[in-house]
Amino acid sequence: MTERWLRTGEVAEAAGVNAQTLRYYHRRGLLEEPLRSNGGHRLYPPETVTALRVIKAAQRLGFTLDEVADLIEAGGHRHGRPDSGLRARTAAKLAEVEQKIEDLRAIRQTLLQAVDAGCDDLVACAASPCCPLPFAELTEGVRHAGAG
Amino acid sequence: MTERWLRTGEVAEAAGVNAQTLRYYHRRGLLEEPLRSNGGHRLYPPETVTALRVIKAAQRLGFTLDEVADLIEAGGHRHGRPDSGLRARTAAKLAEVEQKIEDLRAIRQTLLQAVDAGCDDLVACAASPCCPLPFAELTEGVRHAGAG
DNA sequence: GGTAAACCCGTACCTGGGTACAGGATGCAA
DNA sequence: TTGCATCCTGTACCCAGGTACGGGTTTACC
Repeated sequence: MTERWLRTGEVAEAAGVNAQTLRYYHRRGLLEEPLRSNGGHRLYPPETVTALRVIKAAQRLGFTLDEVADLIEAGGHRHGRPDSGLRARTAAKLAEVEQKIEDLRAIRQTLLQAVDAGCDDLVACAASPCCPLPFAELTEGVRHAGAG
Repeated sequence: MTERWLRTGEVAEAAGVNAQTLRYYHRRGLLEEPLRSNGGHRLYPPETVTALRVIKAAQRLGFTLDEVADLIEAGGHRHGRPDSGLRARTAAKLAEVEQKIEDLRAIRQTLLQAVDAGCDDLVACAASPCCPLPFAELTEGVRHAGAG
């Protein structure tokens, strides 16, 4: 297998990311530092493109970069152990996503009610007991949601 | 009506926000600068607490602070016009929230499939054509979603 | 060997929504 | 009048996930 080394710009292009992002991922521990040319330029094996696609796929599924680093780390040195922990982490993320969906559905309901009620003045709404908008403190509940 | 002026700390406490947040909202144009004492301390009318609750309620519904400033602005000087634009903005936000829910549901589906398929190794998955994880570039579509 | 593109590094900046800190002035009660 | 809580200002920092800039090499091709 002839290995055709790729330069930073080629890897970035092939994976659809900014070249600076590669450096950033090295700093974050998501990608190993590759070989260097005599002049100090990075030379990547083609697998790096796959690695970047894996990172991006995980990110699209809602994993933070720290979590992605963790997934990679766990997958990396499992030395024949049958369970990398990926299944458990995926299940946990699934629960997280479902919670977020629930939070957004509650928000959706409230917005729908506001539209139905024809709310047209926040100050008046805040003073009116029949306005559906939740002006009171929510000490519990939908806290970390935020749709924007 | 005797007006009982409130100090920064009292307003913050009553509205459940940090005192620094008040200054931040002044800077962002969400709250008018209030009167000052001779010594320069801010003196708020009690309505400010309501204003803060309105801001927080809008934020919980997914409006950004810029959007909240806009809503307030629009509501403020409508000079008898029948439509403040609040209804339209609420409907727009509703559509945005619904889109986010859809994006998260797609993510949820993918995570479910990954759990069902028993994916346990990202590198192997990326190489396997039968893995449900979307490693390919998504040039269109779920772009601004991200569940984390 | 010349030249332009690509690369190197360190560092600063961006968004969004705040929070913290330092050093000095005020407010209020005893 | 003393003492302490609270307030003032400007500025820096936090999170995540990058992106941009500037000045200086290196590579690649003619």
